[in-house]
Amino acid sequence: MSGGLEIQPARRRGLTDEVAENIRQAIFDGSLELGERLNEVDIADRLQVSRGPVREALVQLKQEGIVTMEWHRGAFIVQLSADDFRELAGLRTVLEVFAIRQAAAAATQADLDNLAAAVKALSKAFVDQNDYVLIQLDVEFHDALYRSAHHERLWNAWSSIRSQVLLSLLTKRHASNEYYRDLVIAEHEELLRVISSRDARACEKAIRVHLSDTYDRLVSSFDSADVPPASGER
Amino acid sequence: MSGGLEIQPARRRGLTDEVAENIRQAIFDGSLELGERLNEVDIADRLQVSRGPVREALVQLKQEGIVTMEWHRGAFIVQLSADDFRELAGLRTVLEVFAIRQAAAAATQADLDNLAAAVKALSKAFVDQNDYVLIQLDVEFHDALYRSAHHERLWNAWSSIRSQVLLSLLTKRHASNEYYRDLVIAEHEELLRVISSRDARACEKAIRVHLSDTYDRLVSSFDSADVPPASGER
DNA sequence: CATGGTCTATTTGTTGACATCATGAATGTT
DNA sequence: AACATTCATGATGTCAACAAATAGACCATG
Repeated sequence: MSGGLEIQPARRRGLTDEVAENIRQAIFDGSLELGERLNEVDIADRLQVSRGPVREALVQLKQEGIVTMEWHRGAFIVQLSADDFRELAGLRTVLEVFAIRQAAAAATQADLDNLAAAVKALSKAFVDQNDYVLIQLDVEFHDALYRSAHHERLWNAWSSIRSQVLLSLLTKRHASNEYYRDLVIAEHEELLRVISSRDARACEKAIRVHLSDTYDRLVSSFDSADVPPASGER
Repeated sequence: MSGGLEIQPARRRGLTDEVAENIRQAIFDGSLELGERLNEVDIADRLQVSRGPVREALVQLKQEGIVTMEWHRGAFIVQLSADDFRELAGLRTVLEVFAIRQAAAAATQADLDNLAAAVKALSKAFVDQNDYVLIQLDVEFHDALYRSAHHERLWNAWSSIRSQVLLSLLTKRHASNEYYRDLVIAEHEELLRVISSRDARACEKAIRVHLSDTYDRLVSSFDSADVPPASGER
């Protein structure tokens, strides 16, 4: 009875996590405006819970960097500036270089399988899914990468910027359009390849290239326009 | 009226921060046993507050990695293992190399003054203070270093391991005795020097040496004994 | 008209009580 | 005696009401 069960510890979650997940999704899919104030009783009523879990959920989201909280003024959804983008790119690069080196050294076969599955999901969705889904799958590949490093505190550090990274990619998705069409699949396949080869040097190089390709376009998108070149924005 | 006021935003703190600070100090100074369970009503009664702020404070401490929380089982003070030490050393090195490079590039004169003040405080305390104070001042120097990087998210990442680093140094202080006597002052002075010189390469080298000197001794202290070589441990 | 002060409405911060769950002692069974 | 089951205990999770504080409207005054 010891073989391959692979269950997670059946973690029971309280309302706090439930509420946090709801708010998070609402931010990502645009139901909540950027910069908007989050009213505690409003959220509590809407989700049919009391304010306690809502408050704790907001604290959690604050730790993830997608809301800010001020004394007696409440919680606000962040609006990421160009400087924020640069900070995210810089810190993420540092973390991910470390992660991929650890992964190259410590990844198990199961880890490699997960990474391969993530790449496959990405290329499968590539043909008929919209950018929103693609970006989520992209980030999920990097989740698998961090997990392959088997480093709890590194994972926590990634968790504390993950939502911001996702939010930044989603809000600037118009700027990564061509990138996704041209390079995403190939680059992730390359990452999987170099990790499998366990060549730390090649890993570092590959991840730097990948992150540069991701972010150079994004930060420069601040120069040209702060909003999509789109038509009518209400 | 625009010149040099330099006030911090007069931040008002609630009971949550107050409680968190209390518990944190109690952990650091040994009033609370490692691994001990933290009873919410107990703490609330002792500090004359209700359980609300206590719960939020525990969540905060959980984010700092010095307590763990389990569903319906409560909060426990962490006990850092040898693997935890290795994780902390590895991640801290990555963050701090990044920090010192940013600091070398972006530190203002005020930053350098703060760093110098931190070194001075350390060497001043060196003659007549105990290890407990010395270690705190050591960490405060590194606070100043991270602040000099002017990188909000890097600071947050450091914050999320800072308490664990402090706790690990305090609990293993017997292993760093000779180190403090011999090297601490000189190495911190060296760090200040290379930052002032703004030589990124020299900075990286200096911080790697410093962290190696700090941690090599600590992780090896696990091999010899899990507890101080002391006499009767209850 | 601009400036400053007061006041009220709304929101957050905090509290104490109730509901739910985990633990372990006591009991019953094999 | 060993093991499974039941149940009491004490803790955490959640809730609804109260206290404190901010922001904006309103008014007075120069």
